[in-house]
Amino acid sequence: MPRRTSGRVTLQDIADRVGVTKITVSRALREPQRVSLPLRLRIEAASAELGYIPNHAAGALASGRSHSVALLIPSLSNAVFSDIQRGIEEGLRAAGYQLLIGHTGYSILEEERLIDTYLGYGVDGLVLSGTRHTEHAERLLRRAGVPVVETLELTPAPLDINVGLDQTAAGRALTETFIARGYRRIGFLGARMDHRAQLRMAGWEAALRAADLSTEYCLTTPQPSSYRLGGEMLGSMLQRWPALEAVFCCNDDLAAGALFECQRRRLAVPDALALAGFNGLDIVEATTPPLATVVTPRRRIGEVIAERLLARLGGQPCRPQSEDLGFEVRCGGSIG
Amino acid sequence: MPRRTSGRVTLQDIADRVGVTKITVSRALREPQRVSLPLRLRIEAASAELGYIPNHAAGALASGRSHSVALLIPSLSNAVFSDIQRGIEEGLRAAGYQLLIGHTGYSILEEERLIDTYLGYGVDGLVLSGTRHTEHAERLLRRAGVPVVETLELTPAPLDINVGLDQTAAGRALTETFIARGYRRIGFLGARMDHRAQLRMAGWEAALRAADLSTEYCLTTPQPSSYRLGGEMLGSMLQRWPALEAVFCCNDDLAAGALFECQRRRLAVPDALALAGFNGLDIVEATTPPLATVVTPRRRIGEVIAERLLARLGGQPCRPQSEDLGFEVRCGGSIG
DNA sequence: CTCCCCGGAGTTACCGCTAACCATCATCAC
DNA sequence: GTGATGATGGTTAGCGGTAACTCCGGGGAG
Repeated sequence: MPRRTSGRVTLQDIADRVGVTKITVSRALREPQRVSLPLRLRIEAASAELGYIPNHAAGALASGRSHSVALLIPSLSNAVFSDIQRGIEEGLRAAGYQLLIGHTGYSILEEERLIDTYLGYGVDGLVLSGTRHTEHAERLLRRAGVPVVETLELTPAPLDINVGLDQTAAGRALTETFIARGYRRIGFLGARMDHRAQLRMAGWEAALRAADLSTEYCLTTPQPSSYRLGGEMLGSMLQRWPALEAVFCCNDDLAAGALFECQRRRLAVPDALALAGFNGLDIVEATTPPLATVVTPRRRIGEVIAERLLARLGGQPCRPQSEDLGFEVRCGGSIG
Repeated sequence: MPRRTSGRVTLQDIADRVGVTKITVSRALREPQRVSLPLRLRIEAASAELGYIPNHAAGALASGRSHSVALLIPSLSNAVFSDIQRGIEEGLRAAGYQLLIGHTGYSILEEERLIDTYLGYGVDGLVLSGTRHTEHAERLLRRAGVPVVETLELTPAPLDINVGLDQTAAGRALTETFIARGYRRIGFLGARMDHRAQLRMAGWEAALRAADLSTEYCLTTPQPSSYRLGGEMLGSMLQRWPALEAVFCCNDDLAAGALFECQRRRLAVPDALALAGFNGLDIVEATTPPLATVVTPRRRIGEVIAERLLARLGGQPCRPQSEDLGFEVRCGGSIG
């Protein structure tokens, strides 16, 4: 049965070369101290010489462990996820785990497919963005018997480990800042409108209701957010509600786009219109004026995820639990 | 030997349930038309009921094919790679392949580690960013016997398939545009300075030399680029060379940061200073004035990669080859 | 001098799945 | 009726590793 290009070097090839059995080679490569030094050196030499590539599929199959963890993210271009990824990766690498990434494009169906694929490869853990999944995906995850992390937003009923922040509270806190500064006609501008954006919007709404203010100044779209879209949507809002005083944009990109549009229109920010974004990306400090935003502890979220994951992988059992890492409202110049 | 949580459902479990052998179940799931309809329906029902998760590690081991391809990218937050990723993913998904992603953080050592991991999982193909790899990685790739794509920049000696554009020519073309418009003191501002940035800089230098202009106005740093860094570095350049007329920034982020800095200093762009970036990201059209840039065909690069990869996976052999997809110099208002 | 322990290497069995080949049976042309 | 044919499902033998146990020889304790 001719399998792939037969040139692939196996443990057996090394064993034959050195004159031992393959289990000895396996040990020499994985637990060097279990093999006598001279033998180990000969094995390492032979392995290098032959160009051995360990077959992790076989290893994972035999041992049930793969020393890798998968992270599924909705978007590759969103800096939110890259910060989280860095936090996770740093923590895991120190413990000898490799982080594999999957791109869901904000689709829980695609997420399901990737969960299936990575679980099928035998990853030792899984990190998901968000708390919404397909029914089938949840079933897979429950049966998989590996630690699962849901991140970014919080849920009262986590599948397993949940690390994030209260998006609604954050949206509410930012809106309350607007209110405290005397703004009354406060709009919401949202794109993509994934679950987190919806939660932020709910926070905006709650704050306005609590202060007895109108919630009518709201414009959202399912389109992916971009600078251009932020500018265009702001234009629509101003046309529709010329008396608008402030706009809470559901992320920093939209806010920056809206700010650029104001600059084109020579509309003074914050005097004629106040703006705020969400996340605390690099761009909020770069613009003039700097944008108000909610800074989310993304790096820390990643680090905590790695900690929890490693604890669980190390055998510490624990109940499903949520961990709230908070947020910080930052008042850039864009709200005065 | 108690392996992972024993609850994991296997083909055998389904087979027992239905009263057939596991190979029949395997066939029913992979090649439905090879099994009689009633039996197939019973198998599918049992599979769903038991919550079967196929073990791809075992499948890949037995068949030598995994129906997945790995893409290794240096940065998750750089939109350049997300466009390429989307192009690849779209093409591959139609053919039933899954795209897996690895993050190298611009380190060829980390790249090597990921190549090892993914090859070890038996991916059917590999896409790498750039043409620089460790010696060991190149050896692994040659032995692996799977198609390998190197992308973004071009190389005269590709490992296998090479799809990208001539970064040096692009840097040169942009610089020549500056020259044609009458600028003489043209600087280069670079961060991260990976291989592609170096090639662009070489293009800048070549254009200046050809026009007999000075190449002294050059400031680079190994730090990762960001808006803030673009602003800071522009500040340093202006302090050092107050007579600077134009600056070619090695990517759009830096250019935008530089533009923001000009706005803060009330330095008119392009009248007092011309600016240009590289890549053609969303932000170049959002700023006032829009930024000049080199638009790279990233989406198209991804699509071509998928085509070439699928052709090779379909059995079409071919020699190592480079494919140049070109670029387009776009004159935003930032160079007048 | 035994006995026991321990480091170092080998044996056996199996992880979950699939390729290749084989067995069976109904159908059909001649 | 007979063999060829095709559709369907089973048998066998691994893929490349690793866990758990076994075996062997040497050294220290009693």
